[in-house]
Amino acid sequence: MGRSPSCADDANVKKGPWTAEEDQKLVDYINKNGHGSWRIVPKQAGLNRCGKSCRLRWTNYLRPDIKRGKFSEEEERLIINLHSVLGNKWSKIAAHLPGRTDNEIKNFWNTRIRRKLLNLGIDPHTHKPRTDLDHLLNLSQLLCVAQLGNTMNPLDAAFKLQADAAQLAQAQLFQNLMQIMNTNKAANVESDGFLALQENTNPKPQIPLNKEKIQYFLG
DNA sequence: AAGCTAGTCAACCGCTGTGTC
DNA sequence: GGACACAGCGGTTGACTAGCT
Repeated sequence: MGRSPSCADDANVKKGPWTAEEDQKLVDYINKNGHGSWRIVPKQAGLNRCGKSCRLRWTNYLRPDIKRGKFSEEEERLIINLHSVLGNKWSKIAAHLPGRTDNEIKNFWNTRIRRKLLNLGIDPHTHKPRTDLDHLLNLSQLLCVAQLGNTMNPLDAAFKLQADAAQLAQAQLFQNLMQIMNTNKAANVESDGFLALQENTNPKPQIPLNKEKIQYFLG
């Protein structure tokens, strides 16, 4: 499996944004001949681009079946569900969203959904409530900043921060447990769609949680 | 009005998978 | 089985823009 010769090897090949004229040439050529081998497309179409660049331009922008514009809430939900099952397999996710490209979905995920999930305290990789130290630290730092008005000596401040972090960790853990309980409930109610698919393809042992167990976790 | 910052998205880069010899 | 060529994929970059100070 050797590496493909990079387009960068050819210094004469044009890079950067496509012009309307280049687009037209590519569209005309593909409409007439189909793309066949992408390597020969630029030569045949009279473009000073590499085949890779032509393929990308066609699949992400020029293809006639591309749906442009904002993602609907339905599409957003679908992307989140598919991502929870497939992970960063953008092309696989795109296959379930007619008219959307993998690049578009990837951008949408990285710029909108990812941040949205983080703000909700959900890890965008695992789709589970965040428990990472950074997240808890951020929360405790926020709290610290909010209380900065009350000046105290550094040692007291350190103890206070530690106590705040512990308190926040407890609160976060409690919140996480509640979310898990709600998720379990929701999964039982949800009988169709990809959430159900995820449950079916990757069944997890359900841990019954009750007040006593939560109390135990929280100490 | 000018400068700065954050968000968006098109395009590139480098790697992997697959088919062929 | 190994080398090669190519297509496709996912991560990253950088140009552009909108909103804010």
